[in-house]
Amino acid sequence: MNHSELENYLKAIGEGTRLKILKFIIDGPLCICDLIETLDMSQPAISQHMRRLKEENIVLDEKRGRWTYWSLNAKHPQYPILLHLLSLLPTLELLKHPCTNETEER
Amino acid sequence: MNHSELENYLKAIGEGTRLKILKFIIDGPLCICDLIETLDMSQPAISQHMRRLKEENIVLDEKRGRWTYWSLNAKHPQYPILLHLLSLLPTLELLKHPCTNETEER
DNA sequence: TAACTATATAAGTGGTTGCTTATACAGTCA
DNA sequence: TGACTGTATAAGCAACCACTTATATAGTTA
Repeated sequence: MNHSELENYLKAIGEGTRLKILKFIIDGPLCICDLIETLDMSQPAISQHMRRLKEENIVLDEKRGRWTYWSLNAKHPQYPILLHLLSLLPTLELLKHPCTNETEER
Repeated sequence: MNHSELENYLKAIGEGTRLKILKFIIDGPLCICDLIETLDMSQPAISQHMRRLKEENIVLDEKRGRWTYWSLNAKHPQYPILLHLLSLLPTLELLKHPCTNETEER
């Protein structure tokens, strides 16, 4: 890993909203609509954060029906470090949300 | 450590030039004039990077004569992680420099 | 099919960042 | 003292970033 690659990685995870997203999806895949209320942010904003994280292969996306489920990529070389960094953060509460998938099997 | 503190920390270390600086000072304290030629960058630019790193307590500065020697702060809570991240980077060669402290005892 | 839901993308914008040059300040040494 | 060296700070600027709103796309369901 060269300087520029590490820089890009650290910039991807080193942003407040993205740290929160990563902290949330430790506990299992989430779709964007699960996060809108909690993050108090527009849907496109969250989508753009997901794209940034995906560019770095930090997260995986799985399309199922109208939803895209986002999860941590456990095969990323820096996944153990990421887990450790996220463990430094306090737990955040995920607000209940009005997504239509609420009762769905995950 | 909360989200905003981790964000600030990652932003401090997640920048190309600062990563290079940190990689260099692993091997011992350096002053700014030691880095100008190697980084091919103005003295104020390097000074500003040092200030940013100092704000996060990632580095220590020790004034001696006209020089300020910068070193890693081994007491920083994330020092072990930092060392590990820097270990991922290839070694860089520090160019010879015209500083007047060349023959000085460090 | 048409309305609805979830997501992605595009375009625009204000704030931040990393550099530059200019300048001030402090220590060294003839 | 005065010239010199090393550093820090200030101001300005171009590029980048994280948001917004508007819109396009795709799947679901009545």
